[in-house]
Amino acid sequence: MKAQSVREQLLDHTFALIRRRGFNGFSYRDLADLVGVKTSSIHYYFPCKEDLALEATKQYTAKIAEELSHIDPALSPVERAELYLNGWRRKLDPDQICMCGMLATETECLPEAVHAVLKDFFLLHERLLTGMIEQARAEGAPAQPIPASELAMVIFGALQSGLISARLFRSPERWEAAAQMLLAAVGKPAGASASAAPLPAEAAAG
Amino acid sequence: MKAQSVREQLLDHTFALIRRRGFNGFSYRDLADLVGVKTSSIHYYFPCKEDLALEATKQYTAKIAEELSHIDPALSPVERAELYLNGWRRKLDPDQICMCGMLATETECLPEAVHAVLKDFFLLHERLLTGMIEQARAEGAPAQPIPASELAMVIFGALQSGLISARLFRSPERWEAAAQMLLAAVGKPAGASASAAPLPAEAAAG
DNA sequence: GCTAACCTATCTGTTGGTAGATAAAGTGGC
DNA sequence: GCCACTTTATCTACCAACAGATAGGTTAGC
Repeated sequence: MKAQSVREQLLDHTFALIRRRGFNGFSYRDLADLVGVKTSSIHYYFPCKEDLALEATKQYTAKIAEELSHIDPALSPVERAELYLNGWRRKLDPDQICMCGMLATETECLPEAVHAVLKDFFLLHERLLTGMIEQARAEGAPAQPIPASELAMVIFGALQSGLISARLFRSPERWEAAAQMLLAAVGKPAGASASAAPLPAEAAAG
Repeated sequence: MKAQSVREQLLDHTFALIRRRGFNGFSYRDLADLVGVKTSSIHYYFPCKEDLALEATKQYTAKIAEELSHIDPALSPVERAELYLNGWRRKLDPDQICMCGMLATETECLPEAVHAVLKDFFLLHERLLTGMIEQARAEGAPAQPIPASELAMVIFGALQSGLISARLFRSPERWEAAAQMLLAAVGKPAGASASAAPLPAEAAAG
């Protein structure tokens, strides 16, 4: 249990605060109280609030990118989709949503530099999903009516929106529907348990 | 061109402010300046900011519900889907998203009364979409791998998220992907123009 | 003794909200 | 029809709390 530096604590609590209340929904005072320092100490690390937003977005995106990089491309699309969804499931918190999903709605209050990282975050997920879907189709998964890259956008959007509505409705129903959609798109046979039970490769149906 | 009452102007500008910057992103002062009154006049109509949020959410939802009620249930699913999407298309603004989509991300800062209206808004859309998809399937549209009500949730979530990312990316790409998904789900033949060209009924494919 | 990592103290502007004045418009009694 | 009263819709003038930000001091480790 390594002691976290103040800077790390500030960023971690910023993640949580943005995920809960958004960038406009917390103050340096809130953050200072959580970490147990004075607001001036936050200014020492992040001179202005936009600097904090940018650094938080960068680190959050890097953290997720690192997690996603552990999904072995040699696995079958179904296995990769299940690993991918398990990563999300950990974020299915009754009072938090995805930080980048939240910041994306606050675009108009954030500087261009943050926009750029947010776009990277979106593209990172969409590329991964597109790859899974394309491979599944090549291996004989049932055809979907729209191109793989568009389906990837739809599914990623539905997963993001699913987190938001899971909190509103206090039920993961909508997120789970999006997860099912992804599993179907990579050819997972219907009815199988949604949890991460690894399947033998080549599960595509005709 | 009937003169709008101050109260109506306050609500209209509140719509725009929330859609742009969110509930936490504007002040009574911003709103007062837009309408050309003093902040105390806003307090006369809406004693506290939560009252304003609640009334705005109610009116916004009622307005959309009224628009949706004009979609004739006697029309084919494809025609209804196209009318539905045209309503959304009018909201595809480069700096505004759906007000309820925005407020849903700010759940944690809003009172229960607002949550209830937001849920109604979601359910309103989902019910309409479920109806279209179910009817299309009954009429022979190609089967989708998940139940109609879940597909409706996915599509609605993707449309909402599509507005958010359309603003971030300055491109409607992601929203259009969700729209295509809906048209495919109601059996519209691929390749046809997406704009509101009315089609003869019974366009379902086998 | 220099520097990193805090602190205290303070600043200016903004926030949502309140109190009370005012002017105009309606309402009712006679 | 006129006067007294009430309601509506606005204003001016405040307030305490909070916002992000700054200046400059203290302390501890290298």
